[in-house]
Amino acid sequence: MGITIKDIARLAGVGISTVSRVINNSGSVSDETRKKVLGIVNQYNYIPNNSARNLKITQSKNIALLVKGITNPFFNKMIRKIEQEIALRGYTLMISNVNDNSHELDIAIQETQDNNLCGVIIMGGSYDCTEEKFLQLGIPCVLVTISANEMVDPSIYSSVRIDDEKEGRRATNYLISLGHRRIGFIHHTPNENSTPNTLRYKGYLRALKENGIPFDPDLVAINHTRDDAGYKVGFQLMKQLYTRNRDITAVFAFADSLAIGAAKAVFSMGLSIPDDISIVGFDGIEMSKYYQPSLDTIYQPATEMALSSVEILFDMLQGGKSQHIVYDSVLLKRGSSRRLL
Amino acid sequence: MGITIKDIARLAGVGISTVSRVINNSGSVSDETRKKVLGIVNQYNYIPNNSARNLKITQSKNIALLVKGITNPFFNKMIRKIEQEIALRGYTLMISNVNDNSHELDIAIQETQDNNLCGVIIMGGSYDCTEEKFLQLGIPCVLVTISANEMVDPSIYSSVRIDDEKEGRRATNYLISLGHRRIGFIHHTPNENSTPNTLRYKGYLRALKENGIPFDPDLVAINHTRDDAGYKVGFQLMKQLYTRNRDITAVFAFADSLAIGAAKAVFSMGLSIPDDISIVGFDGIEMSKYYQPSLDTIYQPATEMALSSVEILFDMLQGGKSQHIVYDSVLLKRGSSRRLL
DNA sequence: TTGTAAGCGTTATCAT
DNA sequence: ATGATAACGCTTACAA
Repeated sequence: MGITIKDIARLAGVGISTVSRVINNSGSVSDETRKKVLGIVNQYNYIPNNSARNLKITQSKNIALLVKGITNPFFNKMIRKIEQEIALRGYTLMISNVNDNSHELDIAIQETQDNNLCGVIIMGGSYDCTEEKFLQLGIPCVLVTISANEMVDPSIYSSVRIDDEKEGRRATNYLISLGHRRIGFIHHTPNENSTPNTLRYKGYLRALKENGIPFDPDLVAINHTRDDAGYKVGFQLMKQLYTRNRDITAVFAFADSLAIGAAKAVFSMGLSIPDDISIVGFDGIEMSKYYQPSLDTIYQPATEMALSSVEILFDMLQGGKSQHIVYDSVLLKRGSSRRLL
Repeated sequence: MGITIKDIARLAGVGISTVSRVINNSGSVSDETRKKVLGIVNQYNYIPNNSARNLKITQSKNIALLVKGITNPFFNKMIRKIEQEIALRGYTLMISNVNDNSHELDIAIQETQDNNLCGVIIMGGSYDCTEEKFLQLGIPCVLVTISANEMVDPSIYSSVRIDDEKEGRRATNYLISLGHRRIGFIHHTPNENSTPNTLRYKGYLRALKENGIPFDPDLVAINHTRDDAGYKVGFQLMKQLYTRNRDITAVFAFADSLAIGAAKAVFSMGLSIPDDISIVGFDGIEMSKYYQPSLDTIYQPATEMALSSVEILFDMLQGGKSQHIVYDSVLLKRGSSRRLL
């Protein structure tokens, strides 16, 4: 361990609590002693120990952002926005990744204790949040992108998301309206109880049904690897899909990253987009715009969602009730789908 | 605060230290009491407070990975690899983002104290690491992707990187060898003293010189915004470049993300790649492969670099000397450049 | 095998 | 305005 508050007090010839007052700008301390203490602090590069501080402090201004899969490009913009907004309000944000083996609420509970958090934002993750865990967490919590299942009392947490089923239906309907009937669906991990995944698939099925298009399981490509929803998975699934269905004319992908992988697969088979295969993605990540061709996609208002989540959190921090906001998405038509003649 | 070790001890009818022994698997404790304690622990969902633990503990197994710009896609693979390797060795990894306003070494020093770290890996960042800071840090530190400047005694830190100047030269030479003479360079932030940026540019200049191609400042596009090296910046810079130089036939971009943005700009102007403009990127991010056309790029052996950094860190942890490894990159020719007739 | 007690570096409550 | 001193929740001798 380095230099402590005790050392500073000794070196400055003052009491420990005076040093504490100086570095926290609390209580009153004469200009003279303040200057003296600050001098020693700088000279010795003293840095207060947050572990010790967290142990004592009652009300902190620490907020955690837990991201399930921090490398997911869709989260990028949101993370940056949340970072800004939290800083703006004078709070400290601690961003952590939640890996595949951990449950986001467990991490939240742990970090709350460790870092004396006053609030948590959870981005991504799974459906299986229990009421018990929320209660154990004990601090305001906002879920972004997902919501807990119906068993959980909605008043003990907040959420900001889109209507995944509706948007999945919208994407599929778009392709149907263009005349497509053989429409593939590229799935991420169907067996997991992840809200967005199941719901978008449901939307796909519903659109087919409503339009009297028979469901064909061969048109659904499922990722059985442990890889996350990346380009590679999209690539492989599209190859499978095309091999199984030579008559396929369109694909709706669960996420833009899968859509991009799928698009590359189409090119690699010597076909073109949208002439041979139409593709619609989901999320509206930056890359979907810069890809060639730019991808049609269901755009999630990421910046607004991020802002909302922060606003709701601060509202709860001030004693406000929990809120559940469902945003509308926008179908961006940018040229990766074509009308079937 | 929730339930503490004291509560558990009381509820289990044992001493505090016994509980501590049980949850840490240290010392000896009878099977009977262990079972009893564990029962209470589970029943009450007791979670030890790491702040308190860190305050006491002398030797921890905590390692921090500080990433300068965690949303940089080039870091993705490395982060995942480091995560795996650290877990494999039974240590705890804490990943943190270092934002633009903070210096990575300051964060490292702070976190070392707060979380009782035993080692740090720093990914990305700037050139201006002072010897003083390294000394203050006081624990083994590996820089990945960059190295400190020459003023710093190389024995007080380790580094894993590539030879950015050499590779910048290689990329440029490749384009020259294909017959290009009007070669643009898309820069990130030239004024900052970031090792890779300056060095790749140096390599570009050197290649031109060695081949007797006059340097034309109009062919260098510089990002003056505060945005990071993303698609958008690449897009804008390419537009500028082409507007200023109608005779440009090739572009070397500082990073793949810039290259992709540049590629999209080329398409948006109704031109094609590589027929009208050849493009070479840098890094070898996953997307460079899935883009259409796949991008020629200088591929950095990310996985190997990540592995090396962990190995070096653990070697230092066991008292080994510091090491500085410079990896070779590979020029991937995938079709985004063509021979000029 | 188990419990007691002394810290770890802070902040907060008191006196002074 | 300032300085002792008691926590905060834990680990770790040391005693029993």
